[in-house]
Amino acid sequence: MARQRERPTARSYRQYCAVARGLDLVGQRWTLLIVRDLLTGPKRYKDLLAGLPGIGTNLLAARLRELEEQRILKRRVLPPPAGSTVYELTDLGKSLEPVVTALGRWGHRFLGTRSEDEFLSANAYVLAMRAAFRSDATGTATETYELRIGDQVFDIRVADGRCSTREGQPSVTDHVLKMDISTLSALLHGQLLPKEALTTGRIEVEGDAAALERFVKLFALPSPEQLLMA
Amino acid sequence: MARQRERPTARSYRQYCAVARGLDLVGQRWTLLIVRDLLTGPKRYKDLLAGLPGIGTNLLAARLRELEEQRILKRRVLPPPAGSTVYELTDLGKSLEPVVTALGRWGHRFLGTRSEDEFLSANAYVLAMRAAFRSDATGTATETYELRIGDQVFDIRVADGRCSTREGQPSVTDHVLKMDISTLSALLHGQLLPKEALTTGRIEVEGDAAALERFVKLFALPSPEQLLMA
DNA sequence: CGGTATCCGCAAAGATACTG
DNA sequence: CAGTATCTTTGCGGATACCG
Repeated sequence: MARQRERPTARSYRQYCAVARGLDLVGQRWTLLIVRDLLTGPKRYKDLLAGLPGIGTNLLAARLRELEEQRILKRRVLPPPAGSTVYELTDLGKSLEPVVTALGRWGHRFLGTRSEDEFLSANAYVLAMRAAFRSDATGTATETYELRIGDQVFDIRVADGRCSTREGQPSVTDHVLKMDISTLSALLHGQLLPKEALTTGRIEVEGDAAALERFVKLFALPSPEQLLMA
Repeated sequence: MARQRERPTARSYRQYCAVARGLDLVGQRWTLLIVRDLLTGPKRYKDLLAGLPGIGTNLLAARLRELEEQRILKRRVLPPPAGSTVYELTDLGKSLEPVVTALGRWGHRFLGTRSEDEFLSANAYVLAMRAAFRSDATGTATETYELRIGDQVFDIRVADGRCSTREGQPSVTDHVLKMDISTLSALLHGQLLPKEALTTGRIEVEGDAAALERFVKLFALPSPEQLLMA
């Protein structure tokens, strides 16, 4: 069947204002969360769907189509033998990172303690790590980690006071850390000590075990408790 | 009549993620534009309504109530003889400025040329000026302006490489600039030269006429034309 | 002036079934 | 796996009426 029903008028604020224009483009429900997940690297449709519980497949498809029309992301078919199609941010899309991190820094104080039914996203944590990374506190540390969370594999590199992360295409790293997402969460928020995690087997480390301590220091997030009183 | 119909459950993303939490609080339609307008100072209900064409009075009232519950703003009744009630951001609300400006910096590139039916907001421009202000380019300039746009009066001060703006409570300033909002827009985007504006009477200056030139240099915004090719 | 209440039409979001 | 199609529900837009 032919494609029908193009943009019925896409609700706009109709203001000649940069903020309003920004909201016209990325202010709809789910849009910035899709961008958040793509900021950690290209994703397949089903992975986006899995990382955004509640979105509904039709809405995800609609958002992806809009974002592609706006040149914020592009669809790409991977070369054989993979052959799968992935969505990846363009440079324009990547330039949304300051918006997403500003919102994250503001929203962080409302995290509180996690309620049972709240979803944990590995992508969100990797992005938070990138945002939390402070070169001044780390000096000239150089570390490379492969972080495995479920079936996601992130390559994380710290060098010259800078930090890069990306999913997939794993290459050689000094250390490999494998844990589940709730362990990563507890670890970064200071609710679980590295030693504890190691002895209880919640984390598997290949390579230097002390590297886990450094990992936590590099990417520590403010704990919810600290924020409640602030 | 008694107050009824409290929060039917305010749609949440149900993710333990700072970005998602931020969107839960300020991600609804109109919310960030209300914050934008309040970032330039406390406002009365009718001024908010006038600055957000299309919002509809019931929705504005609902948003203000939500934002007050979240401690992002507070209602305040001005002391007599004014007696009017105003809405003003709390410190928490003011801390949203980086979010709004990050979005503005990103959205600015899509401004293009203004279409006839697009609204111009004085609050948005004053906020844009604050965001565009770069201390490095201005050195140790010290200037104070009273900017009059329609019935809004802004007090704008530059000193020590810092810039402050606020609406109302006007005090003594070196210069008074009076113009309409479309003139301010054209001026800041470099589409209208200060000289031109003065000779055609689109701007009234009290005080030093050359101050207008400095004003434009201090707060110049990238023009839409520059951005189209970037 | 500073709102609240209500009603209506429509667009966006949610849920689920289904197909190439 | 990568989406469409379809149906239901909720939220928004716009108008207007009303009240302290």
